[in-house]
Amino acid sequence: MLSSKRDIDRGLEQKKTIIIVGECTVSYAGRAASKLGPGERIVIIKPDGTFLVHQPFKTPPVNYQKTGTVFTTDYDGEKITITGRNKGEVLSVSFSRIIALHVLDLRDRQRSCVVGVESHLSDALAQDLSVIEEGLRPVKREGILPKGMVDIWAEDAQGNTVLIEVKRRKAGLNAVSQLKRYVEEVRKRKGSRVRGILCAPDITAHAKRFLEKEGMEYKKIEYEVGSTTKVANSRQKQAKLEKYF
Amino acid sequence: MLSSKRDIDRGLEQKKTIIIVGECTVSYAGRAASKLGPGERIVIIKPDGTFLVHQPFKTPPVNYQKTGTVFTTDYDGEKITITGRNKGEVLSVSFSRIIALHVLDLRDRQRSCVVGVESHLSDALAQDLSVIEEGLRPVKREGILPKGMVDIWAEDAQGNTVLIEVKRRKAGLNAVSQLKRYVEEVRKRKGSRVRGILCAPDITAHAKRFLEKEGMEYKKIEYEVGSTTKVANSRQKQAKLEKYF
DNA sequence: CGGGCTAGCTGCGAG
DNA sequence: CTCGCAGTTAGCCCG
Repeated sequence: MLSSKRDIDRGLEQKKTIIIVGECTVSYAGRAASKLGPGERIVIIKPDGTFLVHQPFKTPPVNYQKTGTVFTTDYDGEKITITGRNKGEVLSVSFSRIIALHVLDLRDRQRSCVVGVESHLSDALAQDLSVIEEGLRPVKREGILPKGMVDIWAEDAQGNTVLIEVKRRKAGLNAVSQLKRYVEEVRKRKGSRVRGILCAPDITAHAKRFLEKEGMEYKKIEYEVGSTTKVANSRQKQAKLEKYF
Repeated sequence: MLSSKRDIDRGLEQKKTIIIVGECTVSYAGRAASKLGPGERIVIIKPDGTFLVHQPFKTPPVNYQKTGTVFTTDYDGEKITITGRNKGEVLSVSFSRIIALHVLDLRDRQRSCVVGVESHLSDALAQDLSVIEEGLRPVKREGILPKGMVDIWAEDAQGNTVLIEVKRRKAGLNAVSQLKRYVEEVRKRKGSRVRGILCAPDITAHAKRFLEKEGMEYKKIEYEVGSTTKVANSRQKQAKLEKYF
């Protein structure tokens, strides 16, 4: 155990990536507080001060601390305790037995390149608003209001302001509330008629009812991830976008 | 490499916890799609079919798959590729070099016990609504509406319906929109006056303005995590809750 | 910095 | 199953 502690200390000092597998208890106090009794877990400490405790099930770590954590260690003759402190939050892991320990110098300069996120869909739509409605023309992207930011700010053939909220997946009540906030805000500022259009691949029944009751509109937008960008002709029944891969 | 693949296959078959550290590329396709060039990372496969890829920085995994992933492996003479499939989503990790490999049988039956989450705060408030306002009495918890569920449904001294939304941290526009939805819904159903009170330790300026413009109220609720439950006297200027530890 | 928002959000709980 | 929502949400980007 003592040599393990030395290895951990060295790894912390040299900002290495540390992986510890072992039996431990965990305690956390900060925005909330938690206790976890003894069990075998995987602990990861990253050079940037990320602190993760993984149980052998579930996707998220059972406990964690974000980038910037400052570590101290202690050995009482029986247990090695690693304590991480970060902006008033404390996470402590006490190992009674260590199964595996790695102090590594991992090299990784790559950044994940993701496609198919909302901004891409929003970009593709802004590129050709006729998918939503014929005669629609863009005024600005990301109209910033005190009450948030509209995805697309446009104008219809009649000169009405049209605020468009884009969702990449099924829209719920929250999406409608968001759009409603923007529409009401702009209605108050402009005297003219202000329309709100919610674009999403789907919408829940409650959200649809709420939307229509508030005088706003839903436009189904289907899209695919994995092929070239292609905006379907707006005369087609189904608005469809194919996105970059 | 071949023996590593055999170890991995055995671990997958026997539903062990597998930790692989090595140089790899990652590709994902599903709800979105992503590519990650070569670098040294930590991969964790859990017995429940959780699949995690951690770069040596940041809190969340760069790629992941949830519980229930089905794995296949391949070795082309150079690289070991592990592919996880889960509900139409595919995550593939190709190792060109393995730095460390562990196939473990981790025993952990413990569940984290967390205190200080919203439901606790909501419970404590429902216990003594006088913290919010004198004469307030509970009607029901978690009033379920087509447009969501109110945290606390109460009645004030004058017999008005009072809907209370509780937030454990600073409330923003979204919290106000939520409460507004509930209040408008209930106003439509009941003829009587319906009040909305947002309880939170803090509120943003925009949210406060929005809230008051909509005829709703803000009540500052301070609470602590870590001591015994104690509800301060409502005559005190500051409503304060101390929560279980 | 705070404020508002997306996320391959995840996970939970209610209907 | 779907829907709505909390989360120690985290991370991003804008003012």
